[in-house]
Parts: sequence; C-alpha cells; structure tokens
Amino acid sequence: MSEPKYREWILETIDSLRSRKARPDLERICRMVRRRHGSDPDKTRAELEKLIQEQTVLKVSYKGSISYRNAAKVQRKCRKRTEQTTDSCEPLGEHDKRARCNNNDGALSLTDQEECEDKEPEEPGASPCPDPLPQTSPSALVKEEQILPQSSGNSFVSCGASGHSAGSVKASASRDKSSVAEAGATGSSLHRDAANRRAEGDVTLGHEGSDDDDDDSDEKEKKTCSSAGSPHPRNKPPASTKPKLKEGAKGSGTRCSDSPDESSADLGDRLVSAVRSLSERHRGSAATRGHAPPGLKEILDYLSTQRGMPGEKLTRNRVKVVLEREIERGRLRRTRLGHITAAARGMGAAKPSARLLKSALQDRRLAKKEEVKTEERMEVESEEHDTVGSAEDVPITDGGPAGVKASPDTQVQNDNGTDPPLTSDQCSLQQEVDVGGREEQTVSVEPEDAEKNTDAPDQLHPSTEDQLIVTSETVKAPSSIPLRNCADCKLEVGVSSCLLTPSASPGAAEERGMNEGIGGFLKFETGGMSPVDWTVADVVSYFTAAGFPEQALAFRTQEIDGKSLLLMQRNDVLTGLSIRLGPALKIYERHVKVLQRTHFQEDEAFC
DNA sequence: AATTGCGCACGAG
DNA sequence: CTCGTGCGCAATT
Repeated sequence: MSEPKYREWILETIDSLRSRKARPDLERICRMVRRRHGSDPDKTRAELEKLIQEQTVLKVSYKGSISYRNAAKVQRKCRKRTEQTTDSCEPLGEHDKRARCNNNDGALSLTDQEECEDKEPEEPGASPCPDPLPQTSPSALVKEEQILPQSSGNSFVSCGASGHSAGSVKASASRDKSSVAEAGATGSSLHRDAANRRAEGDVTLGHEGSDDDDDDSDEKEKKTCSSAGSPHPRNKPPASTKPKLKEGAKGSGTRCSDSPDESSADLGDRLVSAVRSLSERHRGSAATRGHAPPGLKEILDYLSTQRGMPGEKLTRNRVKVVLEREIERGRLRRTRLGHITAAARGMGAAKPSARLLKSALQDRRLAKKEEVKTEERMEVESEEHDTVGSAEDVPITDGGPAGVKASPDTQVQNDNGTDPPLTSDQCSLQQEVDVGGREEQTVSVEPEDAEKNTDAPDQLHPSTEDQLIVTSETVKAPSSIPLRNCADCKLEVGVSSCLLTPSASPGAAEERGMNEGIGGFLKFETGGMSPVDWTVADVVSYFTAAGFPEQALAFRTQEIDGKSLLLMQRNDVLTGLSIRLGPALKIYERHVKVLQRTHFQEDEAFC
C-alpha cells in the first residue's frame, strides 16, 4: 500500500496542479512533490503507482496525454446515463459493470453511478443523481478493466490493479480521438499542436499502447520522471531550496516524524489553528456580527508569520489546497461568502458529522438549488457566531442531547432515527439497508452547507460512498424487515450498533456477506473490555479476528489504540491506513463505526 | 528559472 | 448553457 504521507503529497499535488489548470502529469507531480517535500521522484512515481492501484488516484488519458486524477474528486456528473447506469450498475456485484458505467468527461468518476442510480429510486424530489460522491471506495470495487472509455475529452482511465490493461489501454486510446489513437499506435507526436511542446505526453502514450498498462507506463513514466527530476539534469535545485528534511531521509519516507502525513497533516493543523486564532481575533475585536471571518489571504498571512515546518514552503496554492482538504474533512468550513471558519468543537468528534452532513447536502445540492438562497442567510448567520458544528450536528442527531458523541458517525445512519428498535440480528441486517437507502432524508435537513459547497471546489465525501457501497451489497427493503424489540438500541442511533450486541449471530452476518469474524469481536465485546481501553495490540487482534489480518497491521503501524479507533473517521480508515478501499470500507462500516456507535451509545446511556 | 495564475478553446452533457 | 480539462502565455516569485 502506499504510504499515507505520499498519498497526501500526491493527492495534494494533483489537486494543486489542477487548481492552477496545469495537467497533473507524472512529471509535474514528481517535480512538485520533490520540490515541496524533497521526495525522490522515483519514489514518488512508485507511490503514485500504488495509489493508482488502490484507485486513490486515477490514471487517465486526456487529450492524448496521460493525466492523473484524484479519485476522490472525480465525481461529477452522473448525468443521465440513467438507464444504463441504473441497470447495469445496480447489481453491485459486478465491478466491471460499474467501471463501465462511470466515466464522464475527462475525468471519470467511478462513483457516480453508484450514487446516481438507485439510491433513491423513489424520491421524486431528490435529484436522481446527487452528485458528488467521494469515493475512492467505489473505485476500489472496480477491479480490472478500469478503462472507461471516455466519451468526452477522449480520456480513459486505467486503474492499476488490472492485469491486462494493455488491451484496455489501447482500446481506450483508440477510442479517443483519432489523433490520440494515432499517437498511441505509432508513437508519433506530431499530430497535435501541443505535441511539439509536450513530447513527453505523446511518448508516454505511445508506449502505453504497446504494453500492459501500468507496468509499462511505469517504465515510461519512470523515464519521464527521472529525467524530469532526477539525477542528472537538475537534481540539486530543489534540494537546495529545501534542504532540511528532504534530502536527509527521503528513501522510505521515514523521515518526518512518526506521523504519517506529517507535513501535510501538520499544515492542516496549523491551518486550523490559524483559522481559530483569526476567528478569535475577529470576534474579540469587532465583536460583532457583521464581522467577517478570515479569508484565504488572512490565513496565509497568519501562517507566514508563524513558523512553519522546516523546509516547508508555504505557497498560496499549497495553502489553498490544504485548506480545501481541511474543509473537505470538516475541520474547517467555508462560508458561502468565502470565509473560512473552524469547525466547531475540536475536530475529532464534530467533524465527522459535519463532514458527512456536508456531503450529503452536497449530493442534494443540485436538486435543491432554490433552497440555497434561504440557506444563505442561515449560513451567514452561522458563520458569525460559530462554526458549523453546532448547527450541523443538531439536526442530525435527533436524539438531541446525546448527540455530541454519537453524532460523529451517527449521521450516516441516523436517518433511521425513526425506526423502531430492533433486535440485534435484525438490526444488523437493517443497518445496511438503512444506510444505503435513506441518507437523503437526513440531508434535506441541512441546507446550509449546500451552498457552501457551491463555492467550494467539488469534493467528494467518502461518506456517501460507504453508504452506497453498503447498500449495494445488501439489498433489502427496509420496510420488509421486522423491527421490534431491541430495547437497548437507541432509536436515534444507527442500528448498526446492534451488531455488537452479544446476540449478534455470526451466521446471519455471513449471510449478509459479513464474514469478517464477528466472533472475534464478540469475544472482545463480551470480554467486558471496552474499546476505549484497548491497546494497539487489542485493536490489531480485533481486526485480525475479524478477518482482516493484513489490514490489522496497518492499525498497528499507525498505532491505533482503542481510543484512537473510537475517534477515527471514515476517511482515516479509507485513506489514512493505507489499506485497500474494499477492506477499508468494510472495516469502517462494519467495525469501526459499529464500535464507535456502541461506545458512544453507552456513554449516552450513562449520562 | 521555476512557479503560478488564468483566459480561452474544447468536447461532452 | 454549464462543466472539467489543460494549453499557452503572462505575471510572480
């Protein structure tokens, strides 16, 4: 798996390049990562390759050249490929189909289809295709043939994992414009105007055509990359710029500190605290409403006055990218007016809900643009006093008081709020159904962010993705499920919590496709040890027992103990542990979330 | 010299 | 018309 640090860097780089309208090609990515982090281009390339395999990054051919996309940001239009999308895609088992379903313009979105389609078959008001779905996850589903012929700009995607991509690549290439095809086949670079200038692109393409996908591309890329950044020509410049960390420990990325994506994470932290400080100032001085929260500029200024990471270069663009990311994560929030505010209460607990909500809202954003106006006002107000947190959380947790803790993950499923209690078995069953089937309702509640999103670049939230996936896996009519006693299950709280109840039956779980060792966690549960008290080893054991031995290692690597586990967000699991999306989603949906819910539920009970 | 910003043209819904 | 993309070139750093 890719190193989290690199994942961050690469994604950030891709985002950055895209934001400045530059093609995120291998060369630029390598160069930028090297410049910013001192990473060796080869290493970057290798990591990029891993990301492609994990489908965190999508490799596409656009207008004849290879380009990379942040899978999480590829969303867009689920447009109306309705018929097909719905039909073919729905059966989720078929990854392939899915893969085919999604693709759009230059970018493709693996996720689209999922969201678009089914989710809300009946919802008239709901837009058929909400839209953004963050997902890296869905992509994970797409196994092989990841080429999605692009209808539009002639781009195709090539996802790593496959094995025979060669064909695919070629095919795709040919589909692209004739010119492209030409390039691919012959390798000639003359066809395009740009060709002259960008020989690299063409070259790459040409190679691509002949070999199998990634491997090959790797090779070529390697060349490109190395030439671009490496040794001979101008290796030193960058190094000189940021000598400190970079050169010293590039190799395996051990360098920075312990934490994974240290620099970027750190920048994110600084960003958040900067926003807080600025907000404080504003509040304090102007004391009043009407005073706007800080904007990018102020934040930039603020950051520049503070000491940063040692060889870090804080460019506007970079801050912007990190900012976007933090917004996406829910740690920061952008008001409709473009101001930045910190998400309420300390990140941890609050963010998930805010974020999820946001994503949900985002989805519906299209469907309800009208509401936006109204919301605008709300937003303005809210930005003044605080941070999203309060507003967002409240609605979600119908439970009300207990909301705080539960909110983090509850949101995803709290849609079920209305459901009657279930028995544990039933609960588990239903959980899945619910999750998939109804997020929209919840969403509608909070219009506020919808607009905000409008301003923000598109981002997808993984949140929806899990839901989608889950849904797809289990398809049952919510209504058909008998729910009744499960007195212990809180109404508001997601049903999933029931999974952990002692009565949960492994057998049932398996039927549902959850074979990840329920017995294992039951043991833990019944053992009386609360997840909070788990040590890293316990966590590892838990996941090992749950059927995720490999992934369990990631928890160890990241030193996730019980407390950390309870604070983990979906994204942390999906992207922070360097584990594949498929398992990551399962781990999150079936275990982390469940553990969290259960835990918080208990807490609430005691309160 | 390297980066970044961005107008503008493209092609697809 | 709206969007995502990214070329090409000017402005910055």
